Amino acid sequence: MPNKLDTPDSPASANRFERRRARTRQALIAAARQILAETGETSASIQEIADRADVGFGTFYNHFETKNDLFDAAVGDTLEEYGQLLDSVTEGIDDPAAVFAASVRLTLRLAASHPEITQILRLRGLPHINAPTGLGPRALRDLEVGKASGRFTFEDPLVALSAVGGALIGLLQLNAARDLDAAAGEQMAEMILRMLGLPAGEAHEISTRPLPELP
Amino acid sequence: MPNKLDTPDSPASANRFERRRARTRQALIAAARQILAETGETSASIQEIADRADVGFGTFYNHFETKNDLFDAAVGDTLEEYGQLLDSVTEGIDDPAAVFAASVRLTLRLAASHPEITQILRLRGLPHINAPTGLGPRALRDLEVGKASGRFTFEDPLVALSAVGGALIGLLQLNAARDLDAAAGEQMAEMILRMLGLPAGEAHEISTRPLPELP
DNA sequence: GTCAAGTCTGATGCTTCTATCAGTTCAGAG
DNA sequence: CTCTGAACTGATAGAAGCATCAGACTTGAC
Repeated sequence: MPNKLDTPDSPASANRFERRRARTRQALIAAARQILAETGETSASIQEIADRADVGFGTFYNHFETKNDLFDAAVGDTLEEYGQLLDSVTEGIDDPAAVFAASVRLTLRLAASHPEITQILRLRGLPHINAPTGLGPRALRDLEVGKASGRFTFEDPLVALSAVGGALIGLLQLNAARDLDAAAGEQMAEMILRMLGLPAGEAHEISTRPLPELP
Repeated sequence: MPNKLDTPDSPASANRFERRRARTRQALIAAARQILAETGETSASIQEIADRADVGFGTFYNHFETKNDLFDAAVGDTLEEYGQLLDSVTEGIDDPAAVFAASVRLTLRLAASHPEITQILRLRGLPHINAPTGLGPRALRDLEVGKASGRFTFEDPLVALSAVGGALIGLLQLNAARDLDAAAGEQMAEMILRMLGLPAGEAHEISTRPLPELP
């Protein structure tokens, strides 16, 4: 067991060894993200992945045991970045309804500014909504807060989460087929708020508020 | 060009040659459907596909040029069957809102009775919603009818279609993680009707009506 | 400067998949 | 019955990908 396959990134590693290792790992993940966003496939050869990462073939095995491990890491990395982008913009918003509306509209914007993220979100995002880590739990909490305060109306929060997440990914799917404008994001936000139980007028107002810029 | 790779199935072929050919083709498609539903992957070897179809290895190439062609045909075949199942139950319903509610609830039922169909719908269905053939256009027409009659409220029917389709697939996704009961189907139907602009009370009533049996 | 530990590298043997093709079987026509 | 064309079959050669490993390189400690 000559290497440390299982060690996660140490963010600010003290020594240069670990930093080099982390850089190499990130190069591999970045290559996998590219391939995933461009082709939607995970069947690229390890040789091609290594080439894209500008790394020797054998190096792959210093970091991942199988190609699936790498692609899993790439998806996780992407969704983590997506979550942090949303968080950075919505953290100041108290009303859960406004958070959902802003998140939906921002995601559509992201499709233009960060196509790689939204491609991967569209292609691989759904299965992660119900995962115990990632964005799902955060959205679930917002749904429960909104339900407790009487703002949202539904029985099972998990079903509501699936509906919201599925609709969002449906929007990205449509956007991939025909480029959508901001109005489509507003419409989707409004529909989602109505779905969660808000009155139509309120749903419309919240969905057309000025939207903060992404960082 | 010794064979007729491009010939679609002739439903009631006059001669036995064509019937045999159609049977073999269906056996290959059925094998691909199995594999797709079981593993979600399209990476099975042609040898394994041929084995499952109980057909010689070389026979594969009499019917498809590439493995992708076969899996495309398998997905198309599955979604066609799904559409016909829904049609057979909802064709007597006039109100588009009731059609959507019934379709959603029936789809969740299908997950128990026809797991293969719903697995493939969950894994590969989304990209087909916006396709020019298949279920999408039918649902789109219902949305436009409902909008014209003032029953539904939204701007762009395509965005509405993406929202409905995405939410439905989100429901299947959740169902794959934890088995859902019929109440979840009712909740999702109700949320979708609210999303389309129906008043909450009406959405609830329509979503809890008795549901016809599947054939 | 030298040494030890860890990382990077690509050539190599091995396995697996693919696509082809010549021969066999099957169905209908004469 | 025989003949013709089409579909079926599986052995085979060629291509491609995978996992390994021994050597080279990098870093930090002494």
